[in-house]
Amino acid sequence: MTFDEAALDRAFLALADPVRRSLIARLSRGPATVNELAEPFPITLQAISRHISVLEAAGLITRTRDGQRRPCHLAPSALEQLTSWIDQYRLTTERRFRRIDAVLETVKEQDHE
Amino acid sequence: MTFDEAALDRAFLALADPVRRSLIARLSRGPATVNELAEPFPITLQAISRHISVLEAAGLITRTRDGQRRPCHLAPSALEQLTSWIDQYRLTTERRFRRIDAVLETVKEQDHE
DNA sequence: CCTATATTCAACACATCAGTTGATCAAGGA
DNA sequence: TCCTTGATCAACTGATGTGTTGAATATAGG
Repeated sequence: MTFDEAALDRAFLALADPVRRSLIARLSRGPATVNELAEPFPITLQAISRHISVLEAAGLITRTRDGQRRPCHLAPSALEQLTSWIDQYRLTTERRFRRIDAVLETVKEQDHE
Repeated sequence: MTFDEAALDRAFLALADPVRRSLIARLSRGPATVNELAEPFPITLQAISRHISVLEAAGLITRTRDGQRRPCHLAPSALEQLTSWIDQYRLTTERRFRRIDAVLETVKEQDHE
């Protein structure tokens, strides 16, 4: 999946919730079913089920079928696209900062002459 | 700023809006005032002002003072912390995938014997 | 001083989100 | 077939987000 603007909306919104981030942390250690994912949380299974739907709609997880279970798997390529989006602006800014630092350094050297 | 759970909420929520992501893209090329940032958008200056507040509260930008203007500056260190958060889980998952691939490879070799 | 400019605050409407409860569906096992 | 288990759907509530308009604040400049 390549992220258009709406997909970026869904992906970042999906990460903007502590329960969903915690689900991602759990899934990074391996696949898990809805029941397994819900177990540590004090909220209803239905609420977790909806959180999982949000993560899936955002492309951050995929789901398979195992009988009546629907195991969830983290999708690292989606996470990679998010870091790429962020890094493109972070790196641009950092390069600009370094250029400014270089200019300031040059000015300082000229003052010393 | 180090990101606790609430700060991650604010930061990812701040990124979950196309207007705010566009503001970040603009600010990656250099600082800008509220009026300058608002100019390309078809919404009111007040709406942009609030978007900027959201970005600032999320720690993604900082603001200085220049007379009556309040220039905004992108904060690359905050962006870096977000990519770090994402990468910790992406890398864990990718390592796990590689281990599984290695096991499958071993099994295939044994089949060939 | 007085006015224009840059920005923010306040109050409101509307949409979306996160949680609940209760019902429903689908697959497995006795 | 009947019952249990895993998961989802539907409807509702309260909280939060995003936009608007109108008023207010603060600094610059004649």
